Amino acid sequence: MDELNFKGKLYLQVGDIRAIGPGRVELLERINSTGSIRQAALQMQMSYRQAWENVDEMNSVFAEPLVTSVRGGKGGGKAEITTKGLQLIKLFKEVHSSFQEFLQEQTLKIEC
Amino acid sequence: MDELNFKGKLYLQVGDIRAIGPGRVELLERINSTGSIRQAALQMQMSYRQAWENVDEMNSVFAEPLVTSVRGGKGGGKAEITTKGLQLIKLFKEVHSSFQEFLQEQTLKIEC
DNA sequence: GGCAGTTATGTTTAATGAGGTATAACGGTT
DNA sequence: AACCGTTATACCTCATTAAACATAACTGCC
Repeated sequence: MDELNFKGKLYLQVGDIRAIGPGRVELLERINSTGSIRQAALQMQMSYRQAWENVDEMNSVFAEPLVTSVRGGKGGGKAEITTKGLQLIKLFKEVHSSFQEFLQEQTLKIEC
Repeated sequence: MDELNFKGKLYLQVGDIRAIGPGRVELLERINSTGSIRQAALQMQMSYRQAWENVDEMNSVFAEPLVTSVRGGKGGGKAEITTKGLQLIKLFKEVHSSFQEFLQEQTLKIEC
């Protein structure tokens, strides 16, 4: 057969706003490991601006910020993921994982 | 709490091409009930061209067409969904339905 | 105080895509 | 043969989005 498969996208929304998706989770994780929005952006070959805008929207849409940042100082500045941010990363990744399983199941059902 | 919810999108792909999503299913259903691409497009306040392009891509990406059409003749022309098309509509709607359930479950889990 | 490296933001330019318009092709109906 | 409503397709314009460029603000360190 030709490769018929179910695929999809998952978002964690706050109201109607797509607050978190796979890309933003990756961004958050890279910020977490590098301590820098700029370095995270570079790793994902994304412009700093785009990365910052993503962070800004995430911070503004939740009650607590997911990323805290300071400018100036040692290294020029830094960014850090809050515990709330870490929680949301974990939550999203778990659900995303079982979402992928779901898609896989449904795809396998086709060729029965 | 604020309204934190999981949302997502589902696609039935052929290879890497998104062949069918919710919008196209609705389009196919309206073509089926009206017998006309134009009328279906009007109902969805979509341009005829956009509707036709959707149909064209679906037809070309599957081995068999999902929509057959004739031009001229009584009424100026007509369009019809093939049995293959009907099968795919059914398949997608079933999976989409359980996908929505999945999202609902995951959303409920948040507020535990 | 100047430097370094980053956060934060404004402005401008390029690219992508959506949408409108136009028109041909078609065949039953009159 | 002219008409009608639809399928089918080309083309051009405009708006929205994405990318690029530029610059300010900040603070530990030398």
